[in-house]
Amino acid sequence: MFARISTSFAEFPGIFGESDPKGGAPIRVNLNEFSYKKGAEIFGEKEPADYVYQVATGAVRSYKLLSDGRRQIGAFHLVGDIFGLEIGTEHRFTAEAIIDTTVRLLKRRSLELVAESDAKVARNLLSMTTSNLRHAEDHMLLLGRKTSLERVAAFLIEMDHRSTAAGILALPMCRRDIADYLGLTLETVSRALSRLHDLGILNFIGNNQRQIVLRDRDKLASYDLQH
Amino acid sequence: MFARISTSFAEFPGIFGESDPKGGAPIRVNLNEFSYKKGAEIFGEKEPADYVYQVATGAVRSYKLLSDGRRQIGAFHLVGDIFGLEIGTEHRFTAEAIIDTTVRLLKRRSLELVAESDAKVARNLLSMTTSNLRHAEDHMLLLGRKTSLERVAAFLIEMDHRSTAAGILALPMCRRDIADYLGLTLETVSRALSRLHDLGILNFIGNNQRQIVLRDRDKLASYDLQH
DNA sequence: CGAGGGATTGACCGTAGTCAATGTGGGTGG
DNA sequence: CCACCCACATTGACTACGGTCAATCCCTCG
Repeated sequence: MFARISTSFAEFPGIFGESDPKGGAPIRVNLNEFSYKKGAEIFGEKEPADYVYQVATGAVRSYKLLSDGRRQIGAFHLVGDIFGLEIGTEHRFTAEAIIDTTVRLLKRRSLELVAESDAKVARNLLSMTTSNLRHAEDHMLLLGRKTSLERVAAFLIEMDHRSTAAGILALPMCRRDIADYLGLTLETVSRALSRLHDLGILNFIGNNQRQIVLRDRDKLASYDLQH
Repeated sequence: MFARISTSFAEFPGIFGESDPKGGAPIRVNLNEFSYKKGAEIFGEKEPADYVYQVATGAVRSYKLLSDGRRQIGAFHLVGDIFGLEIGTEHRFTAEAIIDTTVRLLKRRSLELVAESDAKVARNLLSMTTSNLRHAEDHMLLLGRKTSLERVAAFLIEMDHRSTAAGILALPMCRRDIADYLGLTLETVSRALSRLHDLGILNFIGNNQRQIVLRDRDKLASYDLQH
């Protein structure tokens, strides 16, 4: 299911912070890279959380399933994002590669060891957990109280903020993934996107339904009520 | 809006952990108690987060509002629960007393100071944030993918687990609060409770619709699909 | 005893879900 | 190289779950 790419000692940006400008040696730990084919599972819910992951290339979805197959995607992880960070012993989500993906991985144990002596690393762990919490809290509001159009608008705005090419979105995920992230069906997502297109708010690039140009962000934002 | 009750030096259980069995002096910090009348706001979203709170008596709801008044309650805080703990500088929820409530409060600044030198306190902060995150993640699944009956069943089970008197629930919150927690309307909550009553799963104690006896937890649990 | 908040229940409505048909592009194998 | 297949997306028709609106009941409190 995965291929081992390389083993190296390298930085794992985001946890250890920026390299020390005062000349201290940057922290280096044993880092592996692994590649996963589109659709491959990176780890499963309830599995022991021995590693922390960072997306090097590709994209990842984290989700929970109900016993009858209903799925809720809790987050998408794009290049640079760290995921699979658990404080308890087991993963609370299943993580899958949305497209062919390479991740860097780091033994949780070594991270904990560093955190014990380095208050800065410990604070970074807390701040990453907090930002996950903030995202989940905002997403509860979306899932509990927003209409389908508002959800899709909020999704596009979120993706726009996270994308490097401003105004142009190259979505790695299919409509079903978006739907399971927004608590909708894929048909409803499709209809909302068509509606936003008809309203002149977005265009599709060529015939690729996953490449989107945001033509009117202000109008788009007006469908994403802020709290 | 609130009345000052007392000022004292006392423990704030849950952050500093159990008192040290090895005879070390228990950590003591300046602690105030405040009381809030039913419905009173304890702090508002976007306000600076200068304090951390613990429910001494009563119950609290934390919520976000959309600009048109739609409300999503993110959590209920019962006796002993800590809330209002932010890592950033401002609150991400509004907190209100559901019934007459007394809270203990602690200056965030002093907590941070203790956390800097005491790794145990720092770890407790992380573990509390993590348990908030876990709750939010589970709630996303509920809000995104569960039916109204499943949501109400899950709510009752959650309250049952948190209540001391097993099998008997004395809910402090009204139907609207429950609805805004579950992403439903109060009518839908009421209908679901009536349905569960008709199914022989619960009874109301006397004429008080907020006191509930769980008669058949297994059947109740069967409506709350686990993931 | 009256007012008012909270809960239940019924009738109806509307948003999003379901089911199904059709379109389209990319990848594969003959 | 091209034909076929399959995954993905769109769109339409219909359904249904939960929302809306309204009437009624009941308890608490002043």
